[in-house]
Amino acid sequence: MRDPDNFSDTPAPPARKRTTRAKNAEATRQNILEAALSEFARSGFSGARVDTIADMTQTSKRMIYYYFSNKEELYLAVLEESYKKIRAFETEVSLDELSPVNALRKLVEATVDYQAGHPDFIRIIMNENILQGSNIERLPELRSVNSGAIDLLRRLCARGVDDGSFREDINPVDLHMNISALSFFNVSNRYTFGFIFDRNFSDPEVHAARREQIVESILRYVRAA
Amino acid sequence: MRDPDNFSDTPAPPARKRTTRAKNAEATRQNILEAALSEFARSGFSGARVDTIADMTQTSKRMIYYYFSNKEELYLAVLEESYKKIRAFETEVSLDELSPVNALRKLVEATVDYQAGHPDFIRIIMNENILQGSNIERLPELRSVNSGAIDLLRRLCARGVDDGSFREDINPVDLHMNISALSFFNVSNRYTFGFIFDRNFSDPEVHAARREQIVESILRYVRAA
Amino acid sequence: MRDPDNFSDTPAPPARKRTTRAKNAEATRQNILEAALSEFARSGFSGARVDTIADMTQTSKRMIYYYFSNKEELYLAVLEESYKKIRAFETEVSLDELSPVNALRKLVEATVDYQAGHPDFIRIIMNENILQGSNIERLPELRSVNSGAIDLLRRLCARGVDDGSFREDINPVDLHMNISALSFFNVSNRYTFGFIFDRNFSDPEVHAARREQIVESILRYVRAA
Amino acid sequence: MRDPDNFSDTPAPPARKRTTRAKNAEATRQNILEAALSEFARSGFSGARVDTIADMTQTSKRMIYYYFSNKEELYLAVLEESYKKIRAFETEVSLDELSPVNALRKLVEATVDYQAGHPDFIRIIMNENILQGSNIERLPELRSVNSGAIDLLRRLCARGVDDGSFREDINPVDLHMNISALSFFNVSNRYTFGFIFDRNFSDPEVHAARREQIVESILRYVRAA
DNA sequence: AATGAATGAGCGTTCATTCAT
DNA sequence: AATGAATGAACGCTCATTCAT
Repeated sequence: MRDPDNFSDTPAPPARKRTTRAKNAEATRQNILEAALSEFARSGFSGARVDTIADMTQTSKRMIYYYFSNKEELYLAVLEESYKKIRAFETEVSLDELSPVNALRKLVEATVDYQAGHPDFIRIIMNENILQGSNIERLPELRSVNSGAIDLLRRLCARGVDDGSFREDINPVDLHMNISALSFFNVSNRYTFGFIFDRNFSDPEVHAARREQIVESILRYVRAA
Repeated sequence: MRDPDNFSDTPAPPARKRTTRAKNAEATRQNILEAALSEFARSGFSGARVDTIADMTQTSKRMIYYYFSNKEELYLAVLEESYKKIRAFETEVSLDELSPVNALRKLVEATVDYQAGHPDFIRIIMNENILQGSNIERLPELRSVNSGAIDLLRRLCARGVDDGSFREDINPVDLHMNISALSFFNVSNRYTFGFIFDRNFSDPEVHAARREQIVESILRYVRAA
Repeated sequence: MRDPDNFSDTPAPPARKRTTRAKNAEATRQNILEAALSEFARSGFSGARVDTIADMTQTSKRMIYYYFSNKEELYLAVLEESYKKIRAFETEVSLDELSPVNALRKLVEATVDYQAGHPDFIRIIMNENILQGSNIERLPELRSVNSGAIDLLRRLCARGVDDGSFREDINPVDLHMNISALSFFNVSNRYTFGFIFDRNFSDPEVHAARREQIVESILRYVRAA
Repeated sequence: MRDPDNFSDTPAPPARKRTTRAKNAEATRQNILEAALSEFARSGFSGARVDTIADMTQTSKRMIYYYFSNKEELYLAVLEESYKKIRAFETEVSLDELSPVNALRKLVEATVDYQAGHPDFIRIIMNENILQGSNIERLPELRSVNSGAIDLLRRLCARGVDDGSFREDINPVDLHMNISALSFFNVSNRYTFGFIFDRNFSDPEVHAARREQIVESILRYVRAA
């Protein structure tokens, strides 16, 4: 997981083109993918410019077409990559040795931090929803990738019910949705919400306070009685 | 749930005699605005096509520029209009005669329903966040428009504290953010979340069940003890 | 004749629209004509904007079409007006009481000053030449208007030959052309020539020195022996 | 007189083997540049149509933007090219073996002929002056390019003073300006002046007679005593 | 005499993409 | 594996002009 306090958005594309060539095909592919994530996140699918992506890489525009065929395939690759990265994060969080309440607290905190630290990822998902999920449908493997998150919550709920700390009638998908919604909104709507209610979510203290409210909300949601 | 895309409440034009040009001007403007809302919501700012908007109106592309100067100003007008529409909704909900708990329940239900019924509005806000709030900053009056929502919650919390049903330490902005996040996510992420976890939020039963979970979550968040 | 030291070009169109209406048709016509001269002079025929002209007047764009039918006719009216104004200038200069040499000196000086003082007029003529004289051909009366200038020079040359100060074989059209060319170029090419050779023709001293060189050139051109 | 519009001196392309793309790039650029000169000269900057320029080339409109970014940059390139072409002409005229008077005569005749033979070049300069020199300012190197003309005249004047044929107090910039004004006006104002005074400057005899008057004017301007 | 609303044609420009090597 | 040159389609926008009153 990256530094949870790094909330900075991607700045204007740096002209960091170096003269050295990417050493091999895979490196070039990755190089393009990173640039594309940044550009798609900043400008959405339609607003993103293939030229801009090319300028951010160490290679040329022609290579983008060489590796990804067209803009849509590139976007798809970025989308897939983004979802896979979050899975890696979830399996990293070790919860087994903690009490259900503490485990859930840790999971929520980690999720809030992870999302805040990856605004590009959030923006890619936002954009995919603006596109009405037309691309994600072409990535069926994401279903299994993400069902892991549900399994994890299901086990956690079971443990919580067992020790009496959680109520019995919790649907893990709803719980996941609550966690996601609260941590996602923080990032997705930071500009409009932040502007209207004068909250700067880039401020670490504001972030920490909000995170605590989210934890509070989730714990109260699951708590027995 | 209301008709998702029906924003217009223009009554049938009175067939009185001097329904002159000046009258048509406003009608033309509104006509364009509605088409623009729909197109910007569908495709985002960059993806939206002025030609497409024009084709959706009873007038020509030229008129879009006549009334709104350029695409950006048109988008801005749509954004402003959208935020103002939600204010109208909030003042419509009458809560005063209900107990604090019931009032909050009603407010949350109404908010969830309103947002689900206005996906275009949600998409416009999503898009504005992708644009990093660059346009909303030019609409400072939105601050006062939306602060009404906070006042309403503040009064509600006070009543809840008074009668012992709410805990004392609730920040109304956090409460508002929780309500917004949970009801917004429902719509904003319906495609990706719905695909991955196989939930169809267009199904009224699914919607109602989810709404109940959101109400539950909010009530548990404010409840005393 | 206007202040010969006023070499200032027309600045950006001042938003001097007043609420008072033009008192009558002729005033409105003149008002439009002046605005049009300024705009055509600044931007050429194609570059001139009917909207810009309208903004410079006390009336509306629609009136331009009311009085002048279309852009081309308006341009034509401006062209005609400009040529007629120069005729008025020439008949104003009284030369009869001066010796031929002094009379010619005075005429040249007056011409140089007049042209320097009326850059808009020069620019209109430049533009008409860029348009390959396609409009002036529709104004045959300009021929007689301008032939007055030749008559004046012819009489002056005759007097000069008579008193022995001018050589005999001077063609008054060539003489007129020399005077015109030297005084016209001063204004017409002031930007390119001034930039390349670092001469600021707006400086009164620079103007006076250049005027003297033009006088010198003309007098030497006609002088006997 | 040379062929009026033949600016190109590109030799026949060598039919060597690797006349690759890179070679075509320059040819394409030149092709566009020539078409643009012609169109800008005919219609001015605003009146010129990018489509028209494209139609005159062997390539497409898209290539204009590929090589010149936009209309203004293209115009700038044309302006620069035009000024550079005239320099080449001046260094070609060999004056050293002639007497100062004959050298000046030859220079003036050559200048008159050159300008008469390149009306497009004159029109470009006229247009730049209508644009108030806003583009030429971005081409500072033109200053040094054109200062060569002054040096040439300065040396010529010195020789003339030495052998007693020229007067001492001649400013070479004024002399250059006189030559330029007289030969420029011939072309720049040919339509309006020609129409009003019924002179057809396209007629070789009319041209030759006028050229002689210009020579006469210049020689009298510099002559000693 | 005067005007605000409306318009079709076309303009400069940009875009993702492909060609030829 | 890599690239500079080339491109058609379409995009946002502007223009002079006319309509209806």
